Amino acid sequence: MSRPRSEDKRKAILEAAIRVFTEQGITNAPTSAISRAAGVAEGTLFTYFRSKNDLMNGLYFELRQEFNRSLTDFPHHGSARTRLRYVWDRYLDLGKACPERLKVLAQLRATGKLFKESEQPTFVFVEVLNATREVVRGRGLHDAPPEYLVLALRSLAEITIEFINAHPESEMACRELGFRLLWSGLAGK
Amino acid sequence: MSRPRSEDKRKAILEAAIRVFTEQGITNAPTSAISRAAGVAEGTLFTYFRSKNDLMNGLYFELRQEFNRSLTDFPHHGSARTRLRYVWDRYLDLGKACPERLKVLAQLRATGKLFKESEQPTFVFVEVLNATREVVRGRGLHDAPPEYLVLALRSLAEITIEFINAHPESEMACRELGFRLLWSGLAGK
Amino acid sequence: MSRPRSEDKRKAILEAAIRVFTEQGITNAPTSAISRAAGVAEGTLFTYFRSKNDLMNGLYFELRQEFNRSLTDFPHHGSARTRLRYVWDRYLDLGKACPERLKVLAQLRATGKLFKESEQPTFVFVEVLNATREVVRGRGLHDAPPEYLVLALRSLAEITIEFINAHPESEMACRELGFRLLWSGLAGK
Amino acid sequence: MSRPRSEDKRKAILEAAIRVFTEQGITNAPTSAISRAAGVAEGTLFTYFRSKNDLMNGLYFELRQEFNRSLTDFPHHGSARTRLRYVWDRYLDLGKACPERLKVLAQLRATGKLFKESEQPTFVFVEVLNATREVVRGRGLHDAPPEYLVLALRSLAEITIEFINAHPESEMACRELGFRLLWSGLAGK
DNA sequence: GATGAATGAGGCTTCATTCAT
DNA sequence: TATGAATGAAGCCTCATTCAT
Repeated sequence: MSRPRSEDKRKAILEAAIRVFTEQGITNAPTSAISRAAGVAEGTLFTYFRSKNDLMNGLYFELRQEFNRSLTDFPHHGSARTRLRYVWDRYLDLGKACPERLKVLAQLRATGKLFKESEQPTFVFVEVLNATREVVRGRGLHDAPPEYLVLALRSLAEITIEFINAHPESEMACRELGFRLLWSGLAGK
Repeated sequence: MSRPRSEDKRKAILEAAIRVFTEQGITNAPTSAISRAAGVAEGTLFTYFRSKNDLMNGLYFELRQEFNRSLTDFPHHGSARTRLRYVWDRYLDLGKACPERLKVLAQLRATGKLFKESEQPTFVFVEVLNATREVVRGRGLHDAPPEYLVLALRSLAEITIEFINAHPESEMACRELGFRLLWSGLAGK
Repeated sequence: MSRPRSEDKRKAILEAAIRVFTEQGITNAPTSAISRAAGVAEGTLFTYFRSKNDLMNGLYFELRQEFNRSLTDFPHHGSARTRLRYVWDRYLDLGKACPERLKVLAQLRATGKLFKESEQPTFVFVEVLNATREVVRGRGLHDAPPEYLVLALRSLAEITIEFINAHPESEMACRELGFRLLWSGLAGK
Repeated sequence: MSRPRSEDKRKAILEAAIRVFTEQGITNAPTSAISRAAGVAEGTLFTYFRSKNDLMNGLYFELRQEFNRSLTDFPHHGSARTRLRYVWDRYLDLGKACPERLKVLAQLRATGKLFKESEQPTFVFVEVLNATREVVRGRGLHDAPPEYLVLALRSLAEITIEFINAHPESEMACRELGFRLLWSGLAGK
């Protein structure tokens, strides 16, 4: 009941979960497949995570942190546009580098089984929200809810990633177009 | 000569599936829960749908048809903007009237278990694609893939619905803002 | 509740049962497959036979009768050997002409679900028993149970048929050899 | 490191299967009845055998091995007759000692669901075939297929066992008579 | 009588989780 | 702590039989 021994094993399980969840879908993925993919015994998984649901939440937390960690040089003092563009670009970069991770993140959100505490707003979220607020206020768009625009950013980024992965030749076009959607809608006329 | 297969019962099963899928998630929903909710015996479900997967596809088909049917007065001769706006508004109307139906539609798409044939492009899809193409060509945006913009429309509509249902007071603002995102990105300044 | 109408339909069901039982094995064969093969509705089968088990017994009865009917010119006044040989040859003829029928007969016997009354000794059985008794007594083989020899005849005939159907070129050889097994064992020095 | 898979439990399941298969017939026997009879949980059966079909094949294999093992003092250097008689006697011994085992073996063969690999000819089979060939050649019975005679031996043994178990008082007589059938047919004048 | 939809009891199998080793 | 066998509750689906038409 003390802290589990090996941090490596924990990571291995989480990585395996990503793979297996991607291939089979979260609800179809047996914990046994995950432990096998991680190279540990079936029971071991449960010494690191009390239940499958716990594993899901742990993974959610980890993936979000990871994303946040990839934003190390966030331009805190740039303009709102600069900051949003920064997030947008990092999001797409990540989606190109490891699409499964974002897919799993989306899947996890879709299960509706995340703990309230797992849903704490992250650093990115807060920053995007702030930037959006700034713009919205600056323009006197009093009734445009910034929270809605955060949602929009995320969903646009997600489909952009999806589309780019399916049609890599369109990467540049979509990257620009997507951001234009967001920005001109926001700041637009 | 014998009891005819009842269209009512089929409908009852489909409606029950919508409810149960919404509450428990497609993969978590036992067929037994669906038949119970539909008020029929467990076996009966399988005289109307050969398998759970078949039911899923049948439901997908039905829901898409239903959406198409709600577009009866589509402004075939309106401008591209008019036509897109029409689709946008009907989409949101539907999302307001029956959010579960659209949720299930999205879930169904996410399972990755739909038959190829179920995925035939629908009337709406084709119309949105056409309108988008028109605009894109008209502006000389040669590398903006219309298919991408169709995806964008759908995902924007989906989050807009979600947000509106959570914050009904923002309906008007979001309805406009969402469409502005789409349109100014598309036709952008 | 009166006598079922169509003797044709009854026959059709029985013939269908033979086909389906042969292809799928008795216990694997759904009654629905039988009715389909017979060209009647699922329920109809049950107006001709109270249950699947009833059908099995009815079929058993029918097949045995049929075999008996094929022995019209039984040489009542021939020697024991002549009579046994006659039965042996007719048995093999039948096995060649319609192996499925005999296979099903064997399968039916193997289920252990035949009614006592269905097991009444048939004409053939009685005749073979008589012939065997004659020989046995004539030779003073006091402790050779004729009933055992009847069993032997049947099982030898069955494997002979099986073998001949798999190796048609050996028909003559096996037909003779098989009977020799039986006869020399019986009458043999 | 963990509880090792218990050979005892495997045996218990196989023995239970023999019992249940004998009582209910293979296709009628629920795996749940087998696990209950074996004193294990329903799921446990499937850690020892992947499926019911696997269990059937495992059982087939085991029973054949068992029979082979009972032939330890096979008279390799005896005459063909001696060797055949040896197999015949052991076969009957086994049928007397544990008739269910042979019944199940026959049932198993009849299902038509055995894997190709399970059907490898066994030691007994090969020996019987060899002995038969010797005799056949020695007598110039060029067209008597030895394979047919192997079938004959088996089927004669099976009915002999059946008869003996029903009429124990005839054991000696049938044992001799059965072998005489076989042998005089084979070598017979 | 004929039809085939309706029924619901099982059957086989999977899987999260526990527990002996 | 790590292992993987053991557990048993479901899950999906089949099928003999009944019953409304």
